[in-house]
Amino acid sequence: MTQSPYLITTAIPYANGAPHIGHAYERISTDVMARFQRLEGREVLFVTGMDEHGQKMQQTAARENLTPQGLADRTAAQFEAMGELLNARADDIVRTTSERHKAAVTAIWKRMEEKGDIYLSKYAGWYSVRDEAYYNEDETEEREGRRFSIKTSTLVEWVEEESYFFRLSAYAQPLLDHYKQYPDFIVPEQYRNEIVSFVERELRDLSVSRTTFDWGIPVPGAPQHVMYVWVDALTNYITATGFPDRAGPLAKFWPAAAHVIGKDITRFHAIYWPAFLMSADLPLPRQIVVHGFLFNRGEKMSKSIGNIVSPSDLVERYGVDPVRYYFMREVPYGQDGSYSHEAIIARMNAELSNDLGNLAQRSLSMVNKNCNAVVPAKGTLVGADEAMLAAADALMAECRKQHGDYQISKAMDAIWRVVADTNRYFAGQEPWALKKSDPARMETVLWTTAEVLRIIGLLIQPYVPQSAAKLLDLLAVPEEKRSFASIGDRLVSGTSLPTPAPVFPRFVEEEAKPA
RNA sequence: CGCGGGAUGGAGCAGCCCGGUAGCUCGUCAGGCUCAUAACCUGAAGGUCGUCAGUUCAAAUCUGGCUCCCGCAACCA
Repeated sequence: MTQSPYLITTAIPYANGAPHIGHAYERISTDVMARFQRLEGREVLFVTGMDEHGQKMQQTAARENLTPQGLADRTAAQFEAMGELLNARADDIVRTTSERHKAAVTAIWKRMEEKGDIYLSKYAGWYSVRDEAYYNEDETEEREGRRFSIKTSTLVEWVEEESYFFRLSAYAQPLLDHYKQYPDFIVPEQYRNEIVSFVERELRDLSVSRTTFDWGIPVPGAPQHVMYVWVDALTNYITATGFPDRAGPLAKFWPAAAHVIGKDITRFHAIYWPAFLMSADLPLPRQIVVHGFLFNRGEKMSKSIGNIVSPSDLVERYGVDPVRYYFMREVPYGQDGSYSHEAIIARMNAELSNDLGNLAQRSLSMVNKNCNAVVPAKGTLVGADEAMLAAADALMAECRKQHGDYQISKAMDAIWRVVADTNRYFAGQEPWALKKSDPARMETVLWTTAEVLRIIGLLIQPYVPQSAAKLLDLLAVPEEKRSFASIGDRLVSGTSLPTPAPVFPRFVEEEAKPA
């Protein structure tokens, strides 16, 4: 297996607003992928960032009596807190107002300019002051001699603004060639198909500067222009590697292994960003990994429905690991999913507490009571034991395969199938009956069960890091034996074990608790 | 004809690409076990796979039409 450096990123949230469930979902997903690769022994750089420029920042800040930078600082602190709360801390947070980032963006711009891909022209279109957006001719209509946006019914006016353009049209073919050469450049496939058909249709040159506001990175040599947000924001990914210094200690992380993004910004990542990089003669990221959205009971979150739930609300109520578990397990990666109180409880109680937690408890408490609190004697394995171990041993390969495709929920599926198998195995072997009839055999069954728990404990580390650590503690697995490289090491009989304690507490409804 | 996703037992989903006894989780009902976090195991009930037509010996699975739901449509993960 190749052990090349692995850079993985989340999209950079806009500093205009506080973190919501979607940000949490993306952060957790990315963290899980990063942890998996770390456990594989890979050198990982996990990067997130903060998009702090733009007109909206100026407006929001003004409304709240803050400077744009003050607003950015406040939001950045909220996101940092979210990372801690979710146990999904990034190695680096690239803020677009930082000096190192300005240097990187300026360098990228100059490279594109030298390539001849930047030219000055006029950006013209129907502009709605209310919506702060331009509309195409066919998105507007005449009503009583005046022109309106069809979508929002706001008045539009013809505006011409001087702007620098990026020659995106020149990259349609190179992009299509790239998609063809690397079929998994955009995953899952459905998003790839969307992008390919979009690029095949038409790629127009892109307006990449604005003169209507100044909260941004100035265009080199034309300080009355600030750069278009995506030139600025997307570049943060390479800023993290020390660019434009391409010989620094982190330079080896470029190109990134994966940009994890929400489906709404696929276009920017799968079209603009690669085109910018091609223009700048820089290598392209290996994969754009697209995830769906999480809805509250199937409804999009909105202030009017009043179903806003913050990440911290969830963590406070259920705990970090159950939230991480639920998000990763419930939704097949790439698809939309939904969450609800009932669904979270159902999964955390049934799968974490009952299936896995209770399996550990029932087996380890027998070990504690009947085996002098040490790892039981392995004894002679029979067919059922071998089959049980084989099922557990097969998980590593399965998880590698699924993680390779970013199918996290499928990896978890496989693990929890083995958890169910183990409960069946345990019930079938009836070690509590063997206690009297055949104590040696009982020890073998308990050893096998404990060994399977060790394998599972190692494999669930990316999803529920704290709980996995607890489980591995109960099995006295030393710190240095917790990477995937140690997955084949068996539990050593005779090792003393701590008194078992529940790893995954059940969620009990407040109302159901005795008064 | 803007683009895309979806419609499968009470709920949520898989299967559809490569047609051939409809599968999983939760829930419900009945048993078992007593090691365990009232947890675990076994079994049962429950679906003419949105609709119409076509291809075929055979369609949830292929083709075409229709209905309904949901996203996106160039700065909301």
